[in-house]
This record gives sequence, structure tokens and C-alpha cells, in this order.
Amino acid sequence: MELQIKEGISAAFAALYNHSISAEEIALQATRKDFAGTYTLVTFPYGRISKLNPEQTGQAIGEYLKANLSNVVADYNVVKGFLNLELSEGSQVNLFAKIFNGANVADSPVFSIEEKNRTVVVEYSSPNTNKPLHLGHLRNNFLGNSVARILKANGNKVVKVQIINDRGIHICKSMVAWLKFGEGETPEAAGIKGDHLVGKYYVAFDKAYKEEIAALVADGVEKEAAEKQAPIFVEAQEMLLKWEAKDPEVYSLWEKMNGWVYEGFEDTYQRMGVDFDKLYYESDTYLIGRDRVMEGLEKGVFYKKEDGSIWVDLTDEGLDQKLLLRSDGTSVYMTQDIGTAIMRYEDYPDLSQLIYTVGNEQEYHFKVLFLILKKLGYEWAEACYHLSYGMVDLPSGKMKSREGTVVDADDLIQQMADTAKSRTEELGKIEGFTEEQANALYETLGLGAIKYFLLKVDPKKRMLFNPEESIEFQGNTGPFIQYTYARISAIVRKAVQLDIDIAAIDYNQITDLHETERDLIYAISQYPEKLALAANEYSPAVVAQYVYDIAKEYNRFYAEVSIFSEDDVEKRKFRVGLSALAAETIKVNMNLLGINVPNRM
RNA sequence: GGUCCCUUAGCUCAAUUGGAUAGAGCAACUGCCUUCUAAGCAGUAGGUUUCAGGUUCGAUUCCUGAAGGGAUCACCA
Repeated sequence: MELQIKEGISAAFAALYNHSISAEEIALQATRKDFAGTYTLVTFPYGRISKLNPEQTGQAIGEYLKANLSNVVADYNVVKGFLNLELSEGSQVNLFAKIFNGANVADSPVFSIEEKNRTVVVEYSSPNTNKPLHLGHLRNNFLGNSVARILKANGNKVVKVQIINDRGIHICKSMVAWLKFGEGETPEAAGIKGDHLVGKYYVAFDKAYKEEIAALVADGVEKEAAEKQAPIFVEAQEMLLKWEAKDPEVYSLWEKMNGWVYEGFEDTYQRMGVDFDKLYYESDTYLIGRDRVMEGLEKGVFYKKEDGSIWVDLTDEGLDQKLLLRSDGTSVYMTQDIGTAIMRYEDYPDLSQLIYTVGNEQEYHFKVLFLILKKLGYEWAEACYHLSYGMVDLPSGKMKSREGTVVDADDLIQQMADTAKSRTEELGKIEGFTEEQANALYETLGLGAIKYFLLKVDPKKRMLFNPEESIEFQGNTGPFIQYTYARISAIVRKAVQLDIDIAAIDYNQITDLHETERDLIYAISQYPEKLALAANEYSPAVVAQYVYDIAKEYNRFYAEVSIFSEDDVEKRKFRVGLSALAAETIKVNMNLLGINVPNRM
């Protein structure tokens, strides 16, 4: 449809002004609500071709389209430099019929996207294993998972991965504290999720550490020195050394506590509805990174300082010098990231892109990482992309685990499910549900609310979460869209009961389209374009905005047009069909966000 | 201090990538359930797009400068 019009405009330029302009070069936009029409051509730029003012240009092209493309363009109007095109009813009904092929809406030609023969790795989540997931991780996971779904829907092969930061001083801290204060406590015995239990000892470490520092300072030790001397800190450092030496006792404790954390994470991931195709462990990848850094040193890409530490000089690129290996030969964060990237390209040699879903606080880190990979001679360094997203702030500012201002992921999900429950019970619309069905619904609604809340905002921007106000269920929210889907489901169910056969609509009988029907068809037809935009910008927010528009448009139709009390049989069928198509569009797009939709609520 | 990012209605966010009178939701107010789910729909009110310049037919969008906020610049991750 859109292409037809663009081609028509292109033909108009050729016929009227003997000027060649391709259909792809022509940009159409949606007509604003307060003017008649569906598509709008901005004519300001074309004045030098037509040698007319914008208004006259619009008139001329509009007239040409009306005369030569009358099956699509029924009429037009010109307001200043804007040519608004009003589509013929027949073409809109036609468009609907094309999308809604009567069988399975998801398979309609308009909705099927070309396969691109590209493989993309999307990394997300990648938490440290010393504490449970929080709200920031939720944004990360939902974003990465949704981008993976969007890229897949847009014709890419997608591999979802994460790197598990399972080694380092932070885990040793939890381990030391557990040995000191834990008295052999296990998740089973304590009835606490494994990740929360380990997180508890991480906090315990910090508390003890602070007390020791305070005691030392009271004895007259300088604060900085106290931070390094505190016995519990020294213990943690010793444990890290033992771990690197693979001391059996330390190693088995490390495996045990990491195991608890993985079990806890797995529960949370499952509840969140995210998963991974492949896991990488830092405890594996840091060794490869170290080897490649040594190779780079031999090749002269890096240099060694007198103390034995190894560095890369990026001052020519406008950046600083960066440490790659400590003087004692142990690796830093960058070392393992080099190793991880190389491993991934070994695992997937035909990779077109490697996407890192990581917060924007690490922009500098990834800039450096990609430059280093390039310096090491990996051509694919160009194909690495940092999908950088903004932090989730609280009204009090940044979340800080040490100050106890983090919003725990498990708690938040539970809280939202509880809200869904009380809200549903208030409205009393699910009589006949078993308890199991009801609980599944609360879960669907609660998760839908959080996911939509976190995904509707442009990923690049930082956003605010106010725990006091909680997440809404009305207006521009997940449950509102889910509600719209449930509403339509009720209509489709009733249509089946009434034997209304939407597979056989006589489209010739469909005339006098209501304004809301036209708008709805237009909105639905935008799907492939929105999907492509979302994929190009790695932005689920585009999808969220779009699916909200569809839901709003449908509810307007629902309020203004009656379906079952319509006398005309074909119109009745058409409206049920349009409803079903709207529902399918909502479902497909919500799934791109990782959100499920209920049949009743 | 260097580099990068942000600032749009009381609040949370949009704005088709330079286009029309800057739009939604929440909060406030007014209508609409005897008809398909009112978690809905319609309406009222709310703006010097942080400020000052510039570029052009046209700027929330691009450029320069200023103010306020944030991130980062570790032998941390």
C-alpha cells in the first residue's frame, strides 16, 4: 500500500516534471489526527523540482494521484506544504484482507519477514555471583531478552548468552563471612534461596569489615592503611590467592556456594521468563584472555612496565593507557573480557554481530575493549556492539547495595503478582477459575506490568522507579494491553458460539468503514515497519509504543462500534475478523517484549 | 579537571530521525455500564521543550556557549 503510493508519487514526478526520483527516496508520514487522510507527503523539499511553491506542488501531485491511482487514493487535501492523502475504502478493505488471510493471521504475507542469513550473539544478564538480582538486572534481562526476540523476528539467527562472573574478590568475601559466621548454614536448612543466602554473607562481610576499620582507626591507624590491614579483608585476599592456586578446600567451598547462587538465579530466570542458549564462565575465559595478552605483548601491541605489569597505550585514539595484567600476573576485568570475546568467535565463526547488553557506566570499558581487539588484529572487532542502557534510579538517587537501597528482583516480582491478585479480586471477573489458573493469571499480569514498565522507556535513557507509587495497572501499562487482548478474546469466543465464520467474508459487501476501523487497519499494517525500526535501534520501546497504540485504537473501536448487534452479516464477520487480527497483533508484539497475554482477566 | 550522556505539562514518559496547532499516562475535574469485560471510552485543564545565541522555508531535533544533574577516567568488577 505504502509502496504503491510512493511509486505513484515517483511516477507523478516523472510525468509532471520529467524528473526521476525513486520510490525509496520518498518519505511518507502518518497524517496527523486533526486532518483528513492517512498518509502525508511533505512537499517543501520538492519545490526546486516542480518550480512551484509547496502548496501548488501538493495540488499537482494530489491531482495526479487521484487521476492515476484512483483505486488507492480516493481524495486529497493540501494544507500549506503538506499533501494529505485519503485512501479509498476498497484499498483499505483490500489491505485488511491481505494481512488477514482468513487462516492464521501470524502467517499472513505482510507479517512474514525475510530471513537475513545473519547470526547474532546477544549477551545479557551476566551478574556477579555474590548477591541476588535487583531491579537493575531486571532492566538488563528484559532488554537483552527482548532485543534478542526482536532481532529473531526480524529475520536473524540469534544466540542468547551470558558471562557468569564467578570468580574474584567479591565471591571470596561471601565465602570468608560464611566460614566465620555461617555455622554451616545452607539454603535448605535456612529456607532461603541460595543467591539470597550468599548475598546475606556478602553484607555480613561488609559489616564486619567496617567495624574492623573503625576499631583500627580508633587505635590511631590511618584510614587508608586500616582498609588494607583489616584482618577480614586480608583473609579474603588470601582466599583469592588460594583459589587461583586451586587449593582443594577453597575450591570446593567456592563450587558449593556458587552452586547455591546458580540455583537461586535459575528460579528467578524461570519466573522472569528469560533463558540462555549458552553460558560462559569467567573462571574459564580469563585464562584465554591472559594467553592472548601475552601474545599481544610478543607482537609488540602491548608493553610491559618495569614492575612486570602489562599495558596498552591508547593515547593515539584519544584514550588513556589501560592495565591488562597485574604485576603479579593475575588478570583484571578487561583480561577476561578479551578472552570471552575470542571464545565466542571461535564458537560461532560466522557471527555477524556480537551485542553486549551492559549499563552505560561501562561505555569507556567497551570502547577500550573493542579497540584492543582491533589492535590484536581481529577484524570482527568492528562487529562488536555495546547495547548501552541507562540506570534505573530511585527517588533517593542511585541504588546502593551497601546502603540497603536496592530493590530486590524476587521481592518486586512477588509484590507485583500480589498487586495483580488484589486488583483482580476487587474486580471479580474470573469466576470459574481454578486456583491454579488464577495464580497463573496473577503471575502473567504482575510480570507484564514490570516488563512493560521497564521496556517502554528508551533504553538509552536513565529512568526512575518509585517504589512508593508502585507500578500502575491503568493507562499506558502492560495490564491495560493485556486487558485489551482478553476483551477481544471474549468477542472471538462469543463469535464461535454464534457460529460466525470469519474465514469467509464477502469483502465486496464491506463499505462505509467507520473511522476507527480505518485507523485500526492502518495501525496494524505498520507492523513490519515498526519491527524493522525496533531491530535497527535495538529498542523494545518502539514495540511497546506501537502495541500501546494498537490497544488504544482497538478500545476506541470497541466503544464506538457495536459488533454483535450489527444487522449486516458480512459486516459482523468483518468486525470479528478485525478484532481477531488486532488481538493477534497485540499478542505478537507483546511476545516481542517477552510478555504473555491472558484469554480472560 | 578531561571525556561522554541527560534536561519536554505538577509527576513518569512520547514526538515517524529537520515538518503542521509538541502528544500519552498518572494526579485533578466532567460525562458514559439494561447492549460484545468500565483494568475501558469521551471531554476539560495543564508548555517560553533549562537558558542565550546561530544555521533555514521550518528547530524539541543540527551547531556554539552557559546553568543544573549523571556517568566515567583504578594493579575494582
